[in-house]
Amino acid sequence: MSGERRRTTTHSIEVPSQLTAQHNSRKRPPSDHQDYNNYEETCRAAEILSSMKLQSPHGSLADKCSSPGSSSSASWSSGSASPPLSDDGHAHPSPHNIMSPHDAANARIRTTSVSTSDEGIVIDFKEERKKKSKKFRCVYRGCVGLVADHNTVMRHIRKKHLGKDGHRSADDDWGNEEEFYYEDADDDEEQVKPSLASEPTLSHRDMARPPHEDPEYQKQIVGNFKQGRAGSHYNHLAQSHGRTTISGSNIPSTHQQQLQNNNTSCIPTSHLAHHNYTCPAATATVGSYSSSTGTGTGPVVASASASPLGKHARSSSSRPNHSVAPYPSPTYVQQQQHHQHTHHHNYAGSSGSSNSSSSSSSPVIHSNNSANNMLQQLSQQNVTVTAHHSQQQQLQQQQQQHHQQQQHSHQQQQQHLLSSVTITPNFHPAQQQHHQHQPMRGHQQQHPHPQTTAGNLVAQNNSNNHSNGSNGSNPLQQQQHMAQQVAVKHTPHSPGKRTRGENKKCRKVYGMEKRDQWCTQCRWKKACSRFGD
DNA sequence: TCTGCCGGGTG
DNA sequence: CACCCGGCAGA
Ligand SMILES: [Zn+2]
Repeated sequence: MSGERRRTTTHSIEVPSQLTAQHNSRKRPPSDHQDYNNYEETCRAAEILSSMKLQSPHGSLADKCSSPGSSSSASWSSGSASPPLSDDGHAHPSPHNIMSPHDAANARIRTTSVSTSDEGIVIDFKEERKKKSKKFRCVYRGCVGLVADHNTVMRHIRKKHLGKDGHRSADDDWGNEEEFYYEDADDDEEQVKPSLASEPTLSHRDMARPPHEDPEYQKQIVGNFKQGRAGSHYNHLAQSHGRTTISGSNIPSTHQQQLQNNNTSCIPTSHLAHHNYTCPAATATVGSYSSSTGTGTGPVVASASASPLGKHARSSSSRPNHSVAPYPSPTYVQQQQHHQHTHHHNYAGSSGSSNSSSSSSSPVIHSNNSANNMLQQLSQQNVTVTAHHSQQQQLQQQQQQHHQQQQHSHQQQQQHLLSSVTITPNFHPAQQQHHQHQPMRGHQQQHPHPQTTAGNLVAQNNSNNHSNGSNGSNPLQQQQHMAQQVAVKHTPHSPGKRTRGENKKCRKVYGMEKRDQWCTQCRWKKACSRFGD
């Protein structure tokens, strides 16, 4: 009876690894919804900023956001190629990536991209000029007043457009404010209008972008999304970044550095997903991330990464050392199949038709679900991540966020496209069939988090133990562990046995009928090697 | 009840 | 070893 079973599977180990590799290769396209979100946020920022700085009740930048047709905003949303965020140009020595002529022009003024703060400079510039020139024109909407005196313009603007009477002098803000609305008449007229629109926009873009990378900010934002509000943060950001400018640039530089770092090394994928770094050096990133958070656990990731995961030292060694390789959770494999293959390039359409508010709100809602998920995962990650886990999770997340983004626009096509689904090399036949008749898929998403917790904990324990139990995990546990020497993964309360796996194992995935598709271990009633946890 | 898998058995 | 399976714990 022994030889009778032809082993179709044999190299169950290869499965995960291959899968992994695959993901790596295809996990690339991060730019996607990024720019979409970006657009949204930019608008947000613009709104707020305009209300903050200009403090004028009249629409300015904000207006542009709502009309997809208008120049700057439109180009981002549909362009997708060079959204402010993804181009991250200003983080590098050669910032001029895909700048529009407009940008380039402004770049000139900005001198160094690194120190962002341009506003001040620009304004100063203008100011000087103004004082020299003889005529000033009020460029406020619809107003074409031409005055010969600087003060006059100021007053004019203050009164007529800002609704102020000139007494308010003490406030700097006001002083600056008027400057937005008048221009040197002798000077180039063209500069007049653009200055109103693009200048602030640009600077905001500078400010608006980096926050993405700021972990704290991210957290906040995600959190806020849960509550349905996202904009408020920009206040802080805008403020802290915006005003500093003139000559100081100290404060922002700090931020920027940080941000730039992130920007450079990793490619976060959306405000919801930015946690989800695409960079190869995931560990490093995570580390820094968590360190900034204050949890001391970041480092663990790195150290734990390689060896100590011998947790499977499990007597029978039923589970090979693929510990490092992320197990493909059948769950997410399925999901992937659905979404990833289903759509892909479509998202462009979504942005195209995205009509400011209407579309912007829907994605938010969508994200709520997955955002929740990711949030949880992330928070856990922060605290407990272990190398291989983190990897896995990352993948998952990525996947998730991918559909999340795609979902909203594709739900419709999804169905009929489903038939054309291609699957990952290793699993095709079985999975295709299975995922179709499997009752769970949508609500599956909730699984990962409780399970993950367990998994993480365990993993961490192991790593700690192996590495001398530095952080002072229960001596009790250590002893037990040592005594048993069987590194069976033991949850704090179930020493003997490994906790229930988080993924569905071969058995469940393929079902009894397709038993020959199971991984060997599963067939032998051992710990699954394909969908390990 | 079903799943996942330990522990033990057989060739 | 490779393979199988009884039986238990957890879901
Ligand atoms: Zn298996």
